[in-house]
Amino acid sequence: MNEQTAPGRVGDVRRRNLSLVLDSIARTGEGKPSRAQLAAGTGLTKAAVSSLVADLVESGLVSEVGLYRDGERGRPGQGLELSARRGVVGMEINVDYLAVGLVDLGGNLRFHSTVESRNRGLAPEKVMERLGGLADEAIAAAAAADISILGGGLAVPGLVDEQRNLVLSAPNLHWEHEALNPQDLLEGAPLGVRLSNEANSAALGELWYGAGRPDFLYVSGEVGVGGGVIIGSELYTGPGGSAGELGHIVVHPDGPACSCGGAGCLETFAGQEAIFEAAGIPEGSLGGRTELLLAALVAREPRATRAVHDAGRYLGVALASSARLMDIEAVVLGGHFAVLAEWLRPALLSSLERYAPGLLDPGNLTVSALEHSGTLLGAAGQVIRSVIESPFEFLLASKLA
Amino acid sequence: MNEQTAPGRVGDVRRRNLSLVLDSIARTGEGKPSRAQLAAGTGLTKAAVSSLVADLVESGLVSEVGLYRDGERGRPGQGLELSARRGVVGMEINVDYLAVGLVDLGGNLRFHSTVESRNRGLAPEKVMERLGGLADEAIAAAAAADISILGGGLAVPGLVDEQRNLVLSAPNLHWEHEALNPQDLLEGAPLGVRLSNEANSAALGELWYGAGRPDFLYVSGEVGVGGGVIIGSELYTGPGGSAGELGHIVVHPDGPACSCGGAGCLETFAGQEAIFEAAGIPEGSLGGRTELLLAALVAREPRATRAVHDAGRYLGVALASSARLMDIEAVVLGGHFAVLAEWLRPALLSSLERYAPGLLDPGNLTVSALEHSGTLLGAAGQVIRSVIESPFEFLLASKLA
DNA sequence: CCAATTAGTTTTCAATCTGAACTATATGGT
DNA sequence: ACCATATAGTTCAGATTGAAAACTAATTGG
Repeated sequence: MNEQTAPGRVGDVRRRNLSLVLDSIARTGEGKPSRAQLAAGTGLTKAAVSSLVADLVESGLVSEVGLYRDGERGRPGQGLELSARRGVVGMEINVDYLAVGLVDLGGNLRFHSTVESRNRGLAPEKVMERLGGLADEAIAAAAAADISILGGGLAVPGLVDEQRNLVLSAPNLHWEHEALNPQDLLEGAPLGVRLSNEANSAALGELWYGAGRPDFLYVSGEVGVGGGVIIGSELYTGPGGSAGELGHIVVHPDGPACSCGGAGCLETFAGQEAIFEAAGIPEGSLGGRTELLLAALVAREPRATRAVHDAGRYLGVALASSARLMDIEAVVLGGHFAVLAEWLRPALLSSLERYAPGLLDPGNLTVSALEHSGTLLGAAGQVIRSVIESPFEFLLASKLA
Repeated sequence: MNEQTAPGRVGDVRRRNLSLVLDSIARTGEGKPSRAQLAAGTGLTKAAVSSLVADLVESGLVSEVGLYRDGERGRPGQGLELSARRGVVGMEINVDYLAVGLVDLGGNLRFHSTVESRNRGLAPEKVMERLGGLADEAIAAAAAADISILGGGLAVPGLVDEQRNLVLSAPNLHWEHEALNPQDLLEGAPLGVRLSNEANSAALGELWYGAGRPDFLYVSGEVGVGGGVIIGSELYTGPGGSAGELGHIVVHPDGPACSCGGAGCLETFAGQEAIFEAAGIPEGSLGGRTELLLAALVAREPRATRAVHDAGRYLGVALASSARLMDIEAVVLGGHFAVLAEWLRPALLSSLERYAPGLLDPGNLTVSALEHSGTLLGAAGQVIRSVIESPFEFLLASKLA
């Protein structure tokens, strides 16, 4: 059963209220709320908010940004915002590229760099070395902008063990049980570097900085078909950490064998490789094949059109089943599916209408708002959220230093 | 986003610790822990536990049950348990029967009564009238055993709006948007009567009183194929409240049309009606048809065997997809599937092995431990859990009275 | 019958919120 | 220019509550 063994202590109240206030400041976005507005918004008294904000400002998480005036009478308030001078580095290893970004506490992408890199089959050490070079760019950018780096997030296309910094399995990189040392990428960052799954991070990126809803399914069409399940504004990873494997939902019981050992999986119909093959696109680089496919679609070539149509149809089957099982009411398409959305969407919608009529409003089937930076924002965002959710621990650490 | 707007007040600490202590007493089951053991188990001090227990005993939720001795030296402790003199009435409306049960706070079924009743198509008022008669039996049983009734839970086979006491849709009863007045069944019960879905209640029953695990999928094979999703020891109902609709997962994209408007749904292969029809069992009462089917299976009649085999196969497809999407690692079969488990299981397991090899340990595919009382225990349990989770509100109410 | 041991209570203290009174700083009308 | 009004933010007393430690209570074994 539920192990909620932690007893409530008097000090927990402050832990919670620090988080509540910080979270309110984060949510207000461009609003830059005053202490009085926070008191009204949270239900705390002005006295309590003042005391809490004092701690947050002292720690450097929150800054006062001049006076706030409303044209009304009365003393103007001090605007408050998450400090733009604290940042987190988001990093991504994918099959064909590496990327880093610098995200400040307010969620603004202050620096961004991507390089092509054929990482499939490369040794993790080699990849980490290349990534280290990129990370150094982000560190330099932070120094130039006077941003102090609190930590980092590293997203990889595979199943990870976050606690032990292990990539348990990343089939598209040909990695299996590899130990990474992401901490080395950002030496001295007080919060370290957090490893995460790429599709999950992209889903979290959408939640916090993109098409965020409390409940949705993010579908990532990279080399594999992945997914991220957001329930109640939180990522659901399941007891074993591998929830959201949309690519291996069975969409046809008599379908072909899949690399996962199963059969009839969505990935065998809607994975990048499957689409390229069905469309008759010859082998080559990912970018090249994508361009060929798009050109074929624009030219309305029947084979390409049919390939994407089929992918959309089976994606519809998988989404219909998902919506039934999890009562999913919104879907965000990312990666390859975002690129192909224009051609994919009609088949997908008619498939949804056939298999789960009326269940999913077409208006709730959207395309990622963040494009390529979603994964970076999500990877960094996890560290930012961890501070917002438990600022007390951060305050303690910064008091000791 | 997440509306956690409630500020932490000093008094919240006590709210939480009251629940923590009460929950510890509930979990220990037959253990009847002493205050000292609770202090050790919760991490609270003995002083705090004493004070908390005093409130709980005063309210009548907890009783002291004589001295507890260990054969060791030292002063013996006072054993504590959830009061056996407070109870909740669990009630169930299903297609072919009505049932009530009296459950004490410790989760013991103290009284139980079921009557056959062809409720399909009957007016809700009529059904509620019949159920009222049964409820009166439970009330009388409670009076005889000196149990005071705190509230009740009513489970129905359909989608409900718990807040407004509405059955939004119960296709197998032919009910659509019916207003029920479950409160009338137990007049004067301080916590009222809570409406819930039958499959969800059965899942909760398994969680609290049966094959409980923090994460599992309960599959209910009643007239329809339903399900209950338990995540982190809590029922997941989704944003619209209809999660767990396993019966309408698409298991074959070219399958027959389903009553839900979709096609290829699991229910068209594994619903009671579908199995009876495929097995060639003539129309008749549910009990009669079930007996005929079982007899045919025992006699190894090919048509019946094949029907159940197919149901198992497609149930395997649905579970494989569910396990992929939600990382489900345990499944509990209930209702019809529990009855047929012996014949269903082999096909189900081989199907799982084909579509999601290695994902679900066969040992984690179990049959309901509670049989017919699972739904009643779950329906009543929801009220009991609500008290365990927020005893403070209950204390307040009982102080006023 | 007393030492040892364990259960439970009482007392003192610190943390932290609320509420009310207070100070600070602005606007607008006269 | 000045004051009434309004809003922001701070200070301080009061209440709630758990931690820590000292204390009382009840039991066993020698």
